[in-house]
Amino acid sequence: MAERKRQLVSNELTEAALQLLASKGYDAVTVDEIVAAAGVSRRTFFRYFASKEDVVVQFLADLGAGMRAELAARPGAERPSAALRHAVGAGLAACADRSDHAERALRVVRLILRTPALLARFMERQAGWREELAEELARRLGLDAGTDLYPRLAAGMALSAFDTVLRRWSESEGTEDPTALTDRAFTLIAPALDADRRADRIVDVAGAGARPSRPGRRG
Amino acid sequence: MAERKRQLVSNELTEAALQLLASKGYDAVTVDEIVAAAGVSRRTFFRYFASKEDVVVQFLADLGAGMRAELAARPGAERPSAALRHAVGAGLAACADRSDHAERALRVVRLILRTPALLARFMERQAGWREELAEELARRLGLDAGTDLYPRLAAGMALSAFDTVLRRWSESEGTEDPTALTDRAFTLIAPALDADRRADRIVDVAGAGARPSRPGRRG
DNA sequence: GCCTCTGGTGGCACTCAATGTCAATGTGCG
DNA sequence: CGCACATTGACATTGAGTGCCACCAGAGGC
Repeated sequence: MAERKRQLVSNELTEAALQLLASKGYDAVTVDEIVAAAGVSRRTFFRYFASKEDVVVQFLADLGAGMRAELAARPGAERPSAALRHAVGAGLAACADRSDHAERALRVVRLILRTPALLARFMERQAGWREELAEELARRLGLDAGTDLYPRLAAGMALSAFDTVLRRWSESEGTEDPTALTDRAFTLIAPALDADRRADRIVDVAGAGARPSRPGRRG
Repeated sequence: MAERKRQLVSNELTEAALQLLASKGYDAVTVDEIVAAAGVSRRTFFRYFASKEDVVVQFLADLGAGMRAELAARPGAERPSAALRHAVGAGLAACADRSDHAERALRVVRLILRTPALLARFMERQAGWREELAEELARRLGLDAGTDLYPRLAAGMALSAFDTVLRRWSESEGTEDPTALTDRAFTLIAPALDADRRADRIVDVAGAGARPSRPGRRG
């Protein structure tokens, strides 16, 4: 029940912060205003959030864990591009569905992308996600993340897709469909994700005459 | 000659800051210590650098501009993977050669990668580079960056390679050769950078004549 | 019912980053 | 020499973030 209390205060704080920040802009709002609106003390705010930036970015916090979990849940035989596409799709869906309406999430994303300090923290978090995804990918494929460049690169490509889709979705005011955008993005990067790292990749691509006889990828 | 003075002070400040930060850690050093070591006032510091983070990150500032310039200088007929590889290679070379010895740059990179606040700013800057590279790529290929996903994705992939190489270089204590790592990384992502979008690019990769064998898929 | 232990909270004081303002200083030029 | 211009240093101020301590619940033992 203390647990419920904590969750309640956290929600109250997040609510007040997002409302104020989205309407007045990041720099124009002080922590004092937020805590006044939420009805708690300044000191309590920093017990729930490590920084003023944190209260916004944590709104998208478990996206990384969600993507990794989704990736881990995909069947091992699935091609990397398909597994990563589902993982990224799950992350974006979790983002878009956040808190009742997607319109709310859209405002938060726009706020992040337009505020340098928030963008910095967001990108830092993405870097963390990349390491997680790379680790999971290495595990899936039986690779050594410390030797092979593929896991980090593949995770980086997947997150580039994530970021690109998120930006496009934000710029389009939520008009464009994230799922469709994700599919398009992964269609573009799939050739690199699925190409066999050990051998004749050039031949693979070059051999894409009519029907590419894609050699057995990593299983 | 006021110009010379400015450059002198800037160098003095950067020198003192890098020395202190690298040895004591980011949080353990205050701006007052830096300015005391540099022999200028606290206020002057913030006339040269927008923030305490800036003095470190700006050390790698023109990497982005350099990469874009290198990309713009590559022959237009060159495959995207090759052009981007040279651009990223130029950026990494500029980074490694920074200030006399590469050992100096290595310490700065390690400091950035190990300090969350610096990493955040560095990633933010990379996001800016991505937009620049995407813009230049779109111009090169005659694409609309607002419509086609390729420019941003390709730029993202290239910067993933950049980041991966930088991390590996840092982790290996400068042992591994950045150029070799870059080549390996771009071999992995090239299939996506050079693949389809325009039918004849595949043929280009194959190195054969101009026979668009695959129907151009429009994104 | 009383005591105690515990977890969350509020208030206070403090450090430090970052910005605005203004006087002082130095440099170039007529 | 005196005037214009840029740079600097010395406050003063705001606001983020942290440590510390007193306060106030509820849970459980006596």
